[in-house]
Amino acid sequence: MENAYKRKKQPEVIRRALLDQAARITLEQGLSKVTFQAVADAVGVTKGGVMHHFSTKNALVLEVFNDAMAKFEAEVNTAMADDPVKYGSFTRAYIDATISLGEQGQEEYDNQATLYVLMLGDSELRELWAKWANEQLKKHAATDNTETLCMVRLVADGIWLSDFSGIDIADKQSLRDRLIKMTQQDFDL
Amino acid sequence: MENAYKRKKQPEVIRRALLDQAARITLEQGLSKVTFQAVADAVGVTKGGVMHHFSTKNALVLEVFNDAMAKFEAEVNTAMADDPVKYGSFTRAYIDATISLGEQGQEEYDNQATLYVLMLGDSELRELWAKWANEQLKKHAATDNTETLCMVRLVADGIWLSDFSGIDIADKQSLRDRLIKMTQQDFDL
DNA sequence: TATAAAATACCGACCATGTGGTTTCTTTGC
DNA sequence: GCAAAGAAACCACATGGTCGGTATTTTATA
Repeated sequence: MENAYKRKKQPEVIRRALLDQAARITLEQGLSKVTFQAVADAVGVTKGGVMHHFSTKNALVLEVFNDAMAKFEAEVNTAMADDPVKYGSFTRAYIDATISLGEQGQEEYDNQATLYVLMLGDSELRELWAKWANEQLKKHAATDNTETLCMVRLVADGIWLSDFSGIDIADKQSLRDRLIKMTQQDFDL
Repeated sequence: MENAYKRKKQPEVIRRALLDQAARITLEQGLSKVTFQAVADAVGVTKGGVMHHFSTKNALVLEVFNDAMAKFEAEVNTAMADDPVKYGSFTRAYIDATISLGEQGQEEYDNQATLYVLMLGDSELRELWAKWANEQLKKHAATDNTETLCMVRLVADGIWLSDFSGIDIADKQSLRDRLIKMTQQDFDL
């Protein structure tokens, strides 16, 4: 970190790294540990450097949150695009974006977890989340508005909550398959 | 707050008030706003007074958490005692302890919410919670161990999450009734 | 195209404030 | 009298934020 001034400047790379590290710290240590200093150290930059990209802490956290929301939305959208069946496609995509079946440590940063941890810890973010989520629901009302589908998504949320807090779920794979079955059009008949 | 020294001493009352106010602040403003000063102000006592009861902040938060867990457990136990049917009784009690159907503002402080917000914001509490929850599951394994019952409880968690974050649920009452039906012994047949 | 100027990226020292925690003291209650 | 309840005045430190500086990149201009 010697000639830090002379280092090649790559603002986009730094900015991405700042967001990623802030998200990681949020997930691993909680929102209160996301300080300018901690994020700066994690990326290898000074506090001033962080503040150049995100002028205030709220701004930083907000960007992390928006970033995670965007990733989540993208994940859902691509999953929906790959689904040949319309009915319940949003709910199926939601299941796969929310439930992590990968057994090893962390297959990658968990967007959903970042989203939830941030939102549950900050009432402003919570409002943003509610607004966004309600819009999503309305957007997919045509294909995913039945009570059963709603319930399936709620189970997915519950599974995330259990997973994150370390509560055992007997057979997650079997449960997931059951949820998927419940998104079939003829399930309620 | 003038003659504070002369006020009648009632440590138990103060202690209760400290726990309640700390829980309220947690819920309304998040864990980071739970400071000695804030809790002291809310109760009408000085910081030193708070620290006499809870020597460290972790101790205070831990007590709030344990208090909320105890309340939750008590709520579940009394509900189970009132239930004439054994099968699924834990799950039914869990539903009622978790889902608030009361439409007006806050019928009282929401233990479940306090529990979840604390635990999601602190990894140590999360471990405590996981340990406790897994014990509960084992304790009621005889009557509430089927996949369907597990799923029902996960829906309840999901409903709490949606409620807390302000996401609309079409007909919560109907959904609750459906969940209760799913706890009947003949449901899976 | 060369170069001056403006804007950007980032550093590093600084400040004010709030926090958790310590200590000392006064009052109450047994 | 003595232990507990609580007040009140401290302290050290981390944090969010400001500011001025320096190097690099981009843009304007001749």
